Amino acid sequence: MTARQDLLDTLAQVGKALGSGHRLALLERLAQSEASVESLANTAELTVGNASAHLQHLRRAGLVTATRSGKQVIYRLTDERIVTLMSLLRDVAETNLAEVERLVSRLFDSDDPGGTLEAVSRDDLLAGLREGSVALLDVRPHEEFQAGHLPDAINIPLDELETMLDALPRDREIVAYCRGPYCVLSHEAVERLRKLGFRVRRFDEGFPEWKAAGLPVH
Amino acid sequence: MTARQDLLDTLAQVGKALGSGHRLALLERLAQSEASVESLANTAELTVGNASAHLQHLRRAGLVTATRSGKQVIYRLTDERIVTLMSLLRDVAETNLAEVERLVSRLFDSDDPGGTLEAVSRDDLLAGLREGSVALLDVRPHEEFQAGHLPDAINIPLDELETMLDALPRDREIVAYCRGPYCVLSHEAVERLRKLGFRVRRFDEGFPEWKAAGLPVH
DNA sequence: CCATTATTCTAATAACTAATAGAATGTTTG
DNA sequence: CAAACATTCTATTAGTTATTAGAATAATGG
Repeated sequence: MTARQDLLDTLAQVGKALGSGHRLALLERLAQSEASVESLANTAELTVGNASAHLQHLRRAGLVTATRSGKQVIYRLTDERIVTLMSLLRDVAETNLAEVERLVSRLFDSDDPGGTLEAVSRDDLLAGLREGSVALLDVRPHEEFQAGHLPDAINIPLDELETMLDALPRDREIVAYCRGPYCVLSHEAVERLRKLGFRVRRFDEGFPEWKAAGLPVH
Repeated sequence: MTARQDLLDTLAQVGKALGSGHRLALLERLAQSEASVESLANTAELTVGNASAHLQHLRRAGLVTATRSGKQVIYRLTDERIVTLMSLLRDVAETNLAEVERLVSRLFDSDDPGGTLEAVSRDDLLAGLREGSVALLDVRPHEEFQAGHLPDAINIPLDELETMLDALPRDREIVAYCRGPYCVLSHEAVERLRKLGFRVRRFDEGFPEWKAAGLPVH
């Protein structure tokens, strides 16, 4: 019955691929949009060689695919379920590991100004959008926004925020989102916009989760 | 921004825990029912010491919990979502790794006698049960059956099969199930019962998936 | 409270994985 | 076709993980 063990070992390859913070960072970046090795290496703060090695690892596990485009090699997630897999991983970790809670609160530190307590759920966001009572703000870099975003979202990357205030409504509530539940960009945006008198909260998920849920994207 | 990396590393702990065939075997066994270290070591074909070490690993990742009961320490899955997590892992591996297909066909070899092609889906099974046209056969060991099984299933472990034929109907189709999609017990049962003239197919999932789907168990 | 049984811990070894620097490969552009 | 660029490969090193055997701990039953 070694065939069975071989099978489990092969499944374990996929688990192993998820078993490195650097690889999860790469996957999280790829959940926003496809990207070249160099660009992936930058966001994950790895050397190009090292990033390449990790990407090979992910490729062997069937989580990403690569195609060459000119000088560059473009990596992408093989399918949407990989986002679901990561969400579930996060979910299980959140409920079963006290440490995660501690780390999340360190990530979103201070006394929760614009924080988790007041985050908007997907259902609430959908309701707000339906009745036109909220404006959506995407604070990711232009590149990621262009690769896909929630319908009718305005894109103002965090570092352009203060120069683009005119684009934001003052008569409606703003909901800011970015890469996912642990992305700090939207958090930061909420904090800064509040100080400027805007009514704003953050979405408790991000673009990849929205898309994986089968909701419309542009 | 090291807090973020710490967080990803902690999530990676959970991935790492899934990154070993032996640990997946332990989890698969635990998906049937809680069990002692020795019994787990036996089904996974590990030394007790080694099994214990792997179980510690799973515990640190929050996937299992342990309680002492007399001389024994009983391990169990922390929650049902872990079954879902494993299913998704399998799912992703199946669609993205050609190798898995190769291994599955090696596991269920021969020219598919009573095999995958003819396996019954969950929906079909539910329909058959509703209209009373199928009888359910659980071929797992008594211990696992007693810890939980599909409603109205008859339990005949594989090694008692030939001695218990009277308990099986000849006027209805029999659907055999066991531990999960890669469990060979039901496959073997189908093969043997067919030779004896029974009308029988296998369920393409197992008890843990049924339970995780929120369907009734006894 | 000693013997028995079940599990965990410890130390040692073997096997595997991650990271780095630098060479090699493949693609485009002048 | 040479130069520039992006990526992968190779070899080396350091660090981590798996396994085993055996000692230590914990609970039970005489």
